[in-house]
Amino acid sequence: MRIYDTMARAKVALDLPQDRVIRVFVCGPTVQDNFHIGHARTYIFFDAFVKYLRSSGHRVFYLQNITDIDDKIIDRANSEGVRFDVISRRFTNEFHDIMSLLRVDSVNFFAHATDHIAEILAQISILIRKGMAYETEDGVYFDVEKFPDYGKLWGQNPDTLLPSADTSGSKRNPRDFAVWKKLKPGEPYWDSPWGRGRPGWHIEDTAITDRYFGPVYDIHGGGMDLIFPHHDAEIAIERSISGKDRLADYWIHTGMINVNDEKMSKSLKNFVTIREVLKSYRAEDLRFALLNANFSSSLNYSESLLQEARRNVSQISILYNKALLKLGDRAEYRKDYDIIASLDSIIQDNMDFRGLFRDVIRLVNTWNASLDNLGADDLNQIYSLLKWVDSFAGILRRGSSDITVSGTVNLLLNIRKELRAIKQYQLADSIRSRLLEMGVYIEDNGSDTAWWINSPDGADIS
RNA sequence: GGAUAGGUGGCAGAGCGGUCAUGCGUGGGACUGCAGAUCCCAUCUAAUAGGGUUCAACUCCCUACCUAUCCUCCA
Repeated sequence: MRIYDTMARAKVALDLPQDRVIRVFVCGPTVQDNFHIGHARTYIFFDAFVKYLRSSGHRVFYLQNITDIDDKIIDRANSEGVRFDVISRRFTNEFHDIMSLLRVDSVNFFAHATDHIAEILAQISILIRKGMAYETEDGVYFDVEKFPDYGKLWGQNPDTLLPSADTSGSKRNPRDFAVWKKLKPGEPYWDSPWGRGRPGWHIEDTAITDRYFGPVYDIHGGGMDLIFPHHDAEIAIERSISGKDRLADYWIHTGMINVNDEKMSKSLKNFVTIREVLKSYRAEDLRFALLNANFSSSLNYSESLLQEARRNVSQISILYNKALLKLGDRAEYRKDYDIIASLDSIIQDNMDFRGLFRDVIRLVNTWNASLDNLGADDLNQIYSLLKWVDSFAGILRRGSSDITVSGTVNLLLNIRKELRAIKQYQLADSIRSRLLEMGVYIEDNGSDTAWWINSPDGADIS
């Protein structure tokens, strides 16, 4: 498998051992506000990525941090007149709710910064002892000059940088970054050898990854906007402590979501929240839309992007359900079809979900054209392929395998079939519309009727 | 200013030195009690600009221009 690695600035072979657990860390959110499509893009991508690795036989431990102490959280708490943890808890819960709606469920463990203060303090002590960090009247700062590789991930020549805009605090160098911020009145704090205060951002992640993964792990991911300074700062901290030549073997970064060619962000007020989208579209639509692009390219968000995704998701899901209904109890999930191997090779090249989807749609069209002539083996191939894609991409609408529901629906459909046979259409249509109201979507094909839970269009939040 | 990624038809977006993918959209048709779904046909004759290499360039090279991201917090 090959993937674009930020450190190498090229596609590289992703050589992951099969004989041990792969350690993947992806930067989680700062829980300070509602979550938008940009967050969705990154977390959906890594969800699909990790699920794909697992489906191809790797054991993966997927770790994500939650930044639950930070200036913006404190600001918001102050403006609402509540403790900081009221805010962080509220948005942590919201984050988990949203991820669950998006079918992002591959993370093994969420590590909260405030649960790792001891590890953070230990790291700061080492940095000071090694002369890599210094204490001032308002904090402890990492001395960027002492770490020659600072900025290497980002690939910048330090001489060409724009002057740093961050002149806050009493730093020696504007690019030095805080690992400990000393208490200002009214702020939450923890005790430390350098007085009361709270951790800086970058060291939260190194304290967490060091604890669970050690000084070097396999894959570090996150949004493009975190490359500098955040990830370079993590590298500087951890390598200063460990003495190793690297922090992670592979660096994978997702591109930004744009709106009218500008980055979606809080400050530009051009963001669309995930919750808002899920009022008109399903999670599967959003997953398809966001995965349907090179993961490292920026992606322009628009309504038509979602509409197109919904249309494709609908086509794929409908065929899947038809195949499943035709197969009945002959359905058998097998991964040894050639077609799966051939589509697998597309993903193997830089996690090309877009290429995968393109070919899936092509196949769906071909199969649709000959659906009535397909035998059980063909149908099983369709069923298996789409189920396999869904196992990591998460793009199929849910049907129903509930036997009790099945029995009831089939009973109603049989009655309806007889009504249609004697042209009692009014009653037949009434059954159809009542079923639809209950979330059972039905579709007549000649004398047969296909049905499934969830209509092709619709939303996950009402 | 620097680094990175790009500039392809109405939109999204591949590949390839020489037969202009594919999807969405749009138009027409078939099927259907209706709805939905599906199929068939058609549609667009595209490449930021200017040079160069070549028998031949959207595809290679050069130049210019343009866009996005980062260089403060940010997924």
